[in-house]
Amino acid sequence: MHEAMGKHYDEEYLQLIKEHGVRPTANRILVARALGGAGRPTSQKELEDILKTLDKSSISRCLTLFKAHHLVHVLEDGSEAVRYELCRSHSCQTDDDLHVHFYCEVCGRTFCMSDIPIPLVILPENYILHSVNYMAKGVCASCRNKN
Amino acid sequence: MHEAMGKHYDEEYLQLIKEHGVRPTANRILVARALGGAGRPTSQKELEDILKTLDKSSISRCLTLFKAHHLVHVLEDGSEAVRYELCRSHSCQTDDDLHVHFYCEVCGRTFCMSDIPIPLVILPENYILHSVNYMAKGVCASCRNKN
DNA sequence: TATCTTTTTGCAACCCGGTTGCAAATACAG
DNA sequence: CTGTATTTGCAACCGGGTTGCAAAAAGATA
Repeated sequence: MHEAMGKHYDEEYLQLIKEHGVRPTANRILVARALGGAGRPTSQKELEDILKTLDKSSISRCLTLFKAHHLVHVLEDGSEAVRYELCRSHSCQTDDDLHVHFYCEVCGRTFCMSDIPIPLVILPENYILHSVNYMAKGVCASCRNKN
Repeated sequence: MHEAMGKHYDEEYLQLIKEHGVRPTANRILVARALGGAGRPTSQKELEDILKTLDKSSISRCLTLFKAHHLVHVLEDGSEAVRYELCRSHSCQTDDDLHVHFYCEVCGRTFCMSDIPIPLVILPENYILHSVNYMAKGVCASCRNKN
């Protein structure tokens, strides 16, 4: 599967974009596709490297818009820049993601542990919880096996 | 209590610094004291504002050194810069902190929930876990009560 | 204490990721 | 097809942070 097949899948992203109330311009579809195709949370810098034809300001504005419309999740893995992850759910209310992420200190990649939900904690009285960023760090399986 | 009392407490920080194998210069004591006195995780920018007499490069080098010697915990609350938290334990091995943090989206402050440990998850086979950053976001008690 | 060596510091210049002002290009509405 | 609104690329800028370098301070040796 996946996005290398082009046109056919653009339809999917076009749909996703529209459903979040964003006007689907060519650039926005490209950014959404890059995010979706990356398979893991992606920084703006990485997007710039993938989408060489787009100006970084266009990508920046795209991401800002996507954020505002809850089309991407935002997460920080430390070490470097903020990362974005395409939100596949069509009615997502929060900016953060709901599952655990893993940052590999060796290869610098961030992985979605899509099937590991974030364990919640009880906050003190009167604190209102909106979202949680759970970032585990260590060495990923593939880096581990290389040594 | 607290650091406003000066000299007396410098001794404490001097001790802490030495125990981590760092040479205790005047600047380093100042930075440690600022971190300890802040009461919550502090960004480099905030330290610059507190320690107006120190150059930002000195603070930067101080923090880098502290990091390398596990004298501070490093954490990201999103929205803005990395934050540092003085590690009171004298034999701390990890760079990250062990308890939950809470970022208030209203006042922008980050709180240590020192008594809420981070709930751990089971990672897939072959992943090595070093540390976890657990950042809850929402509205803190004092901001909540203001409205 | 005097002198030599090493470490630390402040300054200024730089770096990097990201954002913004603006004018040209494109899309949309009538 | 023409006029209005939106989007885009470029270049300039911004903010947080780091680095090169020479001066200052601290340690070591005698």
